[in-house]
Amino acid sequence: MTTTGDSATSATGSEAVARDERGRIERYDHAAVEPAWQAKWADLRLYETDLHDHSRPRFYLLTMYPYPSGALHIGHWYIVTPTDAIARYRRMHGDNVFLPIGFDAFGLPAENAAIKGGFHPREWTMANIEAMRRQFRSMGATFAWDTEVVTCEPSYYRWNQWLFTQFLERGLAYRSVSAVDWCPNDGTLAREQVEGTDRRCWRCGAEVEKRELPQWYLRITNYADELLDFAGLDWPDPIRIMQTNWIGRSSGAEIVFETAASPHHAGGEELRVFTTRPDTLFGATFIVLAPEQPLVATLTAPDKRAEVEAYVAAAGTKSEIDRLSTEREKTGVAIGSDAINPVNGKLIPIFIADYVLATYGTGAIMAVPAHDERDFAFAKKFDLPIVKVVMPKGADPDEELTEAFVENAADFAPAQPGHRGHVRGIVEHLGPVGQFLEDLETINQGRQATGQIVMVNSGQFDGRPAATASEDIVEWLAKRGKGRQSVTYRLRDWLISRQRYWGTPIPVIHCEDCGPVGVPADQLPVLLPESVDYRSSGDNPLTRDETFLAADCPQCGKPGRRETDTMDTFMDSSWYWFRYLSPHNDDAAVDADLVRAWTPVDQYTGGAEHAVMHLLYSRFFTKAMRDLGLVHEGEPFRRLFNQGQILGADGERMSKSRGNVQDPDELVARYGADTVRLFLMFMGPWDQGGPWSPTGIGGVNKFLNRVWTIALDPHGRDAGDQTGGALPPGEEESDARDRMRAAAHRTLRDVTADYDDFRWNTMIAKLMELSNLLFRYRGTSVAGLPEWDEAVRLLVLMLAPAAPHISEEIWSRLVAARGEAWESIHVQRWPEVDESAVVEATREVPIQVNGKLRDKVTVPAGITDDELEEVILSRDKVQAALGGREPHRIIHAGGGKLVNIVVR
RNA sequence: GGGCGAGUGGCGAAAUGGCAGACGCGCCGGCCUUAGGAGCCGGUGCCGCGUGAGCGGCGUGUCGGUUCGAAUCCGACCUCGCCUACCA
Repeated sequence: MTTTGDSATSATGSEAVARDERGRIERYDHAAVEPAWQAKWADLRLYETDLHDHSRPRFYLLTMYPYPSGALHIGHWYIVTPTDAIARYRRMHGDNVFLPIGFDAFGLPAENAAIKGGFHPREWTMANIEAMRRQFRSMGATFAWDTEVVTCEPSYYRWNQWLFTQFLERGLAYRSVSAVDWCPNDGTLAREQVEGTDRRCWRCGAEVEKRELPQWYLRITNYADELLDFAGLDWPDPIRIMQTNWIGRSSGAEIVFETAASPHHAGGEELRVFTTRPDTLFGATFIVLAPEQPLVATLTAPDKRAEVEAYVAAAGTKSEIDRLSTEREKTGVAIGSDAINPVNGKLIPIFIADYVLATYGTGAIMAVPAHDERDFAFAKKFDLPIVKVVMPKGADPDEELTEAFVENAADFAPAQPGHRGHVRGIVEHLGPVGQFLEDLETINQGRQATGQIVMVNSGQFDGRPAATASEDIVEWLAKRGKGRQSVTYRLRDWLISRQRYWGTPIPVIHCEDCGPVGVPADQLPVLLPESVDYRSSGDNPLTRDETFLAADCPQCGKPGRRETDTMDTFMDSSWYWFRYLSPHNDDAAVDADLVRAWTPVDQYTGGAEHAVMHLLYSRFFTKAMRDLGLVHEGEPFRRLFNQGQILGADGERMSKSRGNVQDPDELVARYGADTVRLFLMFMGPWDQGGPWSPTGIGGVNKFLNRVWTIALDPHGRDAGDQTGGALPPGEEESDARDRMRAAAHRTLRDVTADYDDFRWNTMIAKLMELSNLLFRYRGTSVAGLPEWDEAVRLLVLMLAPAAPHISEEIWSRLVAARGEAWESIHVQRWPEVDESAVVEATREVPIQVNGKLRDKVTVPAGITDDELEEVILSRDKVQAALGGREPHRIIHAGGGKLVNIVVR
């Protein structure tokens, strides 16, 4: 940048600041300065990134792109402002920073607004985007606007469609029939549109039912194991734990029961169950099938049919959440058939019950009431036998249980390779020693448990330690073809079908002969028709659009019918950071070279509410795209930070209906963007969030004005200043100069560390401290000396990433006053700490007696421990505290930070 | 029911094994002003003692433990928040 610039408000001459007739300096005028610099930065194209410049280290900084709801609220600022500070800070370190932005522009709110307001969702969305762009600019955020992505544009969703067809070809996308929520008036509903425990439609209040509909899925479960591996990722533990729990890997066994012959049924059919407790197989006293299990129809006895069908129908109207509610009493129906326990040949009755889910495992369980709480409750209710099969050594095998004995010896067994036994949470952070101790404890517990819990009532296995029983039984079953080790996941395939208009059309044509066929790449995009007929109802207008529906089969050419489902908008957000690198590329979804050069993303910032949705889908997509050869690595985001959430003043989530939304424009108009930015960073730790309160915003505003005054009017004095322009009592000029320099460099050292760790609140506190010190020296003989100028320079540079406008304005005025050529503060190098400046000649040592603070003493920095003890013991207060007792020990703690005298 | 996180002045917070309350708000006093919802200077955890400089005690949700020393580490409990919810 060689532009000879001057300040945005054009100061003249060598004076850095204008004065009024009373000699008071002009105040910082944010309303004029901020927009002027924003315009200048844009003119200079300061924040467009040359993605092909590999001469500097790259820094891909990504923040979750917003949904264009209409206006930024303070929560958007809370995430974007510090993210922008990171970008500016990294640039000052010489990194080639890429900070793109875009809009997550498809989705239901636009459609609802359109139905209500009678306009097109595109109109609403684009108007909102325009408003939000303006707001983003008002905060001075350094987004690379030239790579903006808007997901409702065909240039973007075309590649959603292309990726879908690639997945389809490789079997990663498939169509299957499943139950969805259905309103008789409004059609398909999203899960969140079903309200209350009585399950009513949010719009018309009708009772919602379940409908079986063909839906499109992505096989995220193919990647379940890989998604459990977080190696190399610097992500917050809670997110990793949530994803791990969501995936829910359970290892156990699949066991094959056989159905028994009965008057209505020949028997001999396989009935597979999944269990994590094969060791309790002898205790299985009944079988429970999910109501939807396919075998139910064939196994039900004629005299049970009516009852069973009624139960199945009732289960269908309940949501999964209702069904799984632990509060509910167990219900179920015996279907009039038996199964044969493979291990002992015993006949056990088969039930259906809604506490068994069709979608997990095999949709069937062997019920072991003695060792499972749910089965126990069911057995009690239906008066079924309860047989104890594992128990502590020496207990009575026939004693009646009052509750299920669920202690599992295997849980305490030594950790197997790849399996972590009974270890809570994540223990890596304990380090090698902590890990070792933890393991040791696990092993000891395991040894104890191994000998103490044994099998009973289990035929040939009686007396064996329960810890190894599972393995023994599975081996026994496997030899007879009656079972095998098996792993099951809680994670299910990702249902991406939405029966909605405002989304990416799923690029498929249904052909009578060929079935569903993906639309070939050269026929993409499948455009959303622009004019649609809502007929004032909420269902999908695509189903009534004959021009859209008519399409020939790409394989055989016969007339077919276009798929009308659109994609879940989480598809859009599952790869958008790749598209930022080449948003205008019409030939490919991603640019392989740029992807290789710029991904994985170095730092991602955004809310934790996406833990098991967006953040998991994105990891899946990246792996799937890797396997398609589109990208080179399987993880999207190397480092993740979750900021906290800003709530309304009432402590509730901000929403228009609650009327607790804070509009940032108002604050910006009053205080300026820098004050708002700084205030949001100063409120508290970034990952904490909290209820919104503007109390205290005046404090950071005052701070900025004081920095302005220090920098531009060092010799001025305020009316009311009672120090008379003199140095603090007892302080020489040379002391003051050393003190300023030490403070500036100590602040630089600490502030740099705070920036690196995103500790904005303490970072700003330290800048305030430095400015308070300088303000004290303002108008004294040391103001304007080289140490002063250096301290001011460091202060403004340190402030620049957080408060970019005022820093730039001060910087430009200082440069102009010195008659130097202007270059933006935001392209300056981050200053280096001079450690020698930080070293002080004396230090203050707190003195404790038995841990209680009794005195403090100032000593030369180089004093030895022995000399220090002599000084300390000669102090009156110390002697008084000792009360004649002899010191037992003297501890010099924390590298001389503190001394503790121990007496008895 | 389970998982995760958090409890510190009137308030937002700092300190993550070593001086509790940095920094800011608010409040109190003073200065400057025609004026002040501006600006500047000083004070401000609680209780007690002292005219005073000051002195003493108490204090980080509760109870216990480890340690020379604990807001910080460990155990139990209480409260709040978020996530999850019969996953066999």
